[in-house]
Amino acid sequence: MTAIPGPLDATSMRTHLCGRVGTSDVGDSVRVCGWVAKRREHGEHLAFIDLRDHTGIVQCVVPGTVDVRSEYVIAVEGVVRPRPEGTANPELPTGEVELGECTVTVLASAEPPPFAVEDRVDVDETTRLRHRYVDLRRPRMQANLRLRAAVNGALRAAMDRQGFVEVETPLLWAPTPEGAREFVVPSRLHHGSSYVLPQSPQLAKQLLMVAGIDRYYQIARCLRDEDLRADRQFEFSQLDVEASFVNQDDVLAFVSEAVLDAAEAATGQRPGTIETMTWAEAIDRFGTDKPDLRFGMELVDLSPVFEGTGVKAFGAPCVRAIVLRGGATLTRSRLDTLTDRARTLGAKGLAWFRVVEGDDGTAGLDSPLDRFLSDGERSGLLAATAAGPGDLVLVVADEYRVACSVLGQLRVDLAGRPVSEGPYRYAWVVDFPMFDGVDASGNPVAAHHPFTMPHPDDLDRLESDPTSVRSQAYDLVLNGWELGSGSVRIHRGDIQSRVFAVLGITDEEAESRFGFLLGAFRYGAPPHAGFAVGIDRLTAIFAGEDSIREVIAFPKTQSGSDPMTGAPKALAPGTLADLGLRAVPAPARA
RNA sequence: GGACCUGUGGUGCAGCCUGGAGUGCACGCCGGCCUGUCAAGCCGGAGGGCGCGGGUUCAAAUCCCGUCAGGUCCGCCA
Repeated sequence: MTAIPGPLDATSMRTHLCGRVGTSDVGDSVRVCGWVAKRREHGEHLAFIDLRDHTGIVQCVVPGTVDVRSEYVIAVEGVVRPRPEGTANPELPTGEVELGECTVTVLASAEPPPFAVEDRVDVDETTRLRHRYVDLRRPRMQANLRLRAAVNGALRAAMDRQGFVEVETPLLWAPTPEGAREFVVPSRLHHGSSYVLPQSPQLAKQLLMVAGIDRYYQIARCLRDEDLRADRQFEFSQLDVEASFVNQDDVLAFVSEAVLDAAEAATGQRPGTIETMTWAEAIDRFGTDKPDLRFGMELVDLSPVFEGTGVKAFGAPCVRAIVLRGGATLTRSRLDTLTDRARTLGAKGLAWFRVVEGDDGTAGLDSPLDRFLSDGERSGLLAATAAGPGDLVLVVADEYRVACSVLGQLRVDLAGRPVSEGPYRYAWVVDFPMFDGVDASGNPVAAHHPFTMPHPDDLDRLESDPTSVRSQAYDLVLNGWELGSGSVRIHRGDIQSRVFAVLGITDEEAESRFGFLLGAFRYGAPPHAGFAVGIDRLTAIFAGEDSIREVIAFPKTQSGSDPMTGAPKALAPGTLADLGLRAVPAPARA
């Protein structure tokens, strides 16, 4: 982390920061301010106070008694001196010195905190959030917030250096139904009408391209009213990027530069390169579009082995497997749990084979399905998976996408490590499909968003075989987390019309939903492309955290509430009336 | 909408499976002692009725049902 230069440490109330008092200050009279981290009294002649600020802790020695308690805010004046022989504390960065002959001024008293302001106490998250201002005093949280600031700073510097212009876009936007559920802001001046908070500045930044900004970026708040997870909050921040007269490679280069800079700023080490793989390859090898490249255990295709098989369970278009080294020791109940998990994920079932050493020294299979296998299938399975005695082979037979995704998830369940654990393995995943399945009316669903440019090689199949069409959309992945996504946008009306037609969006619909964008495009739209990087996720990984809540100052709980403020809360009747709203009682629960 | 885990003094946990007086541990808190500690030490003390509501039972923190809150996940997140 970037240290604040020394002279800035001083204010009119202090000369030094606690964690920066060192041997070079010996002999100086100093004044420090902070919170009482610890008090150790040794009778009427000697007391120690550990004083804490955001830089660390310094020991203050008082020749007498002190009238302070934990978390009192105090100012201490004293003389920096080396600690007496044998009393240095190697655990503390300031442990070589102490402030001697201290006088203490209480700036604010404090009740005992609801929990200790130390990293090593593990406190219930509700309690932490209710008293977040205390939680944030802890060194780990201080470091996380400062790391986030450093990441933001590095991203901004990289974008500035590359000629990008920071432009702020509105938080009060127009509803454009599609995609994530939007937060609604009722209008006071137009009863019955509402703004929405943007799920991203997507359309605004495209308009900025039409406006000739050329290269735009913003550290943008995005808001989505969808269920929360460890890596998802209602509101989150993106490095939002858009550039004109560029292709996909240009965008990947811009964003790589920024992300690698941020990594260097956060970790002190600049990653080598970011590898690129196609979406099809990611699915095929790892069963997911956000592959965790820190470990192998890639998917194995057993379809050739079981082509025309008599094993009923394997009578599916695709038979795939993963191998868990040493997994033969998994108990039957553990395997049952895995089977349940596979079903939860959409598989019809899960077949397992323990690889055992037979009497004759050759590898055999231990499985309820083993007796249904032919000799050829048995040896084919072993050969294809390269599994040996002690290993466990898990097989899913289903449609291609289902088999891959289920095994891809099991792979992470079984062998995955916390996302924040090194090494950091970045990947660009490119050539996403243009469409992902079909909706209730049978129309293809846009995989990214409806302004994504189809892959030029596939454009002629847009109408005839839409599901085979690739798009110029791409994701950035780090250790199995999606860090962000982007695409080359459609800037030509004719192609946009064709895509809308395939999506089943009529001209009238398109006009009512995105009319302002399509209208803008009629006035001269440059070819443009962009990206957005999730800053919460990026920072969490650098911070060694597995939940983005740990790098957000005031996050919401999984049910979307804030234990500190009590949000969300009922509005006062007068507020509702101003907005032309009437609250409907919550439906009675059974 | 669904699955699973958790809920016991201020904090963290054990007790629950196999009901028998809230019983215990660590930290913190309050008071006293203590001139070199630093997760200070020693002595003493206060503080909870086991998330909430039902039920079973002679008896419930413990068993059953429901509910609320937190977490992880599925759905959802163009």
